Amino acid sequence: MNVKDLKYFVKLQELKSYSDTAHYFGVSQPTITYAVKRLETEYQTELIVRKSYANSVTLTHAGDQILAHAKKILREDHLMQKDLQRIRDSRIKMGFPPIITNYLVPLVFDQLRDNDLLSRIEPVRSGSKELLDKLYNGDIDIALLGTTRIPENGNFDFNIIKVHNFKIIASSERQFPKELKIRDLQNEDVLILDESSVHQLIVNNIIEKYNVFTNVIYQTSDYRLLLDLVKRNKGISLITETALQVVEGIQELNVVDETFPPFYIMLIYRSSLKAGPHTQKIIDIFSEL
Amino acid sequence: MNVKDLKYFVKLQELKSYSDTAHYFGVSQPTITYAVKRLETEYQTELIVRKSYANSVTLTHAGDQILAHAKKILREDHLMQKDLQRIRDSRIKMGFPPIITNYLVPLVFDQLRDNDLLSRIEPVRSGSKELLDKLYNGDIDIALLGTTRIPENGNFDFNIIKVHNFKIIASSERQFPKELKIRDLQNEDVLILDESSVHQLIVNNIIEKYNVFTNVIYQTSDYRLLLDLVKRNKGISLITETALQVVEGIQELNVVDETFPPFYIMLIYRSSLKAGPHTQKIIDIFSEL
DNA sequence: TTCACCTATAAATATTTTTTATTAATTATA
DNA sequence: TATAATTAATAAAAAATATTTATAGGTGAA
Repeated sequence: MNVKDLKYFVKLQELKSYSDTAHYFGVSQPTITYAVKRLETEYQTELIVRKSYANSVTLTHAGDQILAHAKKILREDHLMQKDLQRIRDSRIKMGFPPIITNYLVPLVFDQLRDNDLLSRIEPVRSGSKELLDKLYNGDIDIALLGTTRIPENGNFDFNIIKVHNFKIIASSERQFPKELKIRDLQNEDVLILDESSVHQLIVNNIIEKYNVFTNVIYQTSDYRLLLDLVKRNKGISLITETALQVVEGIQELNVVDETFPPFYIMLIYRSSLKAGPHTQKIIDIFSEL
Repeated sequence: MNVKDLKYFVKLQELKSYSDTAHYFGVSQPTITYAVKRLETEYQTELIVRKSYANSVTLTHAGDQILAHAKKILREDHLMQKDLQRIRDSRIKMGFPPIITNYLVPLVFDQLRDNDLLSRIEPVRSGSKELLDKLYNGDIDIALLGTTRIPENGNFDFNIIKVHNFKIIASSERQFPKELKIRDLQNEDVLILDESSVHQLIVNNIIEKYNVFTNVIYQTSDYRLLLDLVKRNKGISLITETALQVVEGIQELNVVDETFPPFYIMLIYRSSLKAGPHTQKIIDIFSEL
């Protein structure tokens, strides 16, 4: 069975036209007809309901089932191509989300340099969500990732490097009681990281749960800008302690009536990844932290 | 790219011999050589390290990566064949684990009969673990399943039908205090269901945690026999309430210092399953419980 | 009804895969 | 250590498979 036939079939189902599908692949129209026929012969079932004719490519139950499997096979085929292209070019594409990167990279810099890995890594800087997409699509080999939910869908393997906590922060200029409750912050202006990060999700949870944090006055994807604004007392914010390593002029508020989910800092990769020696070394270095 | 080449390649890696692989598939030896060459040409990399020669088929990193993807593709291909064979023969193979079956089937029997589904279902009776394997391997379409852990690996979809609890049971002949602790049962003889079920896992957990239930004197896979033995005061046991629907002569013990995980009764199927009308009706009937 | 457009089929052609036959390399063994 | 047996690679031929060209026949729109 040829993967090409599955490609034809999936596209045919999408375009609902033999001619268009043929044109899409730059082949003649009967090629598509025969490809479907081959599949039908191989599986001894009709895959397409042949009724009126024009632009009415409807799948049978069997066709529908083939389609589902075909898409999975084509995805795997696509991943294989991507992986092999990078192996061929001896490139290692690695995802670096901003906060985590600034926290972790100083800790492993020397080791990466001494093992001659710095030059081998092609960094892809992006938010955790986009990186997870890129990883899923085979666009990168491996990524650092910050998340509150451990991925459990079988597509990924990961090594948890650190478990951090979320903190509510405010400018040091402000005075707050030693212990306070979420509701005490009801009227504060709030600054948050934008949708590409998990932070917003957590802020959204808190907003839903306590009906507070309602006046989000500014969103940014730049956490350093966010910290600077908090420092200048433009508002309070919620952020991982990961981001607070060497920051002056900011205080952590001691909120006693709410616990936030843990923030997992992990190295994540497709479970089908076969790490080469360099990739393996990178994994080892980060995992030893 | 032809799936056949991947089959050759995976087998070659397994047998470490071109000739044996060729013999395995009933083709001539150069067929295998050329298949590997095709893959190497397609991916522009060496896949096999050609050193000394005889019986030393070692994969390169690229070969190793291809192997991982190839296995996934072949698995999907296999599932596709299995699924289509059953669609062709309009067979619906459904897994029925004993306890759950005896609890659920009476509740849906009339509906299944009235929708002419009883005759269409080919039942496969087995323990939950085996059924999950069979499901994974494409040997059945769908299964009833009792489990304490919700499957989260992306291979399966499921509908939770009921959530039951585990009970410690003893013969009605015995006298127990209204409330008791696990340790009070330290010296009791214990009867358990065997490894094909989740029950043993839970019993094992309790044994580990409390260092009790040590004298398991008998194991069986037949829960009715187990209940009968408990009734005849041969020992105590741990079992889902699912199994206790119409049982006389058995009491539930009120253990206050331990809570057991919930017992999920679900209908489970591969996420790639495209249900035909009959399968869909079955899913609907069970899901409405 | 005619025209434009679509899919199916047949036959020819092109491409790909497999085989046969052979070579060169390596191990086993006598 | 020579020789036989076994292994994988290659070349050329054959077989099998996929694609194209040409065409027919069916359908909906004008």
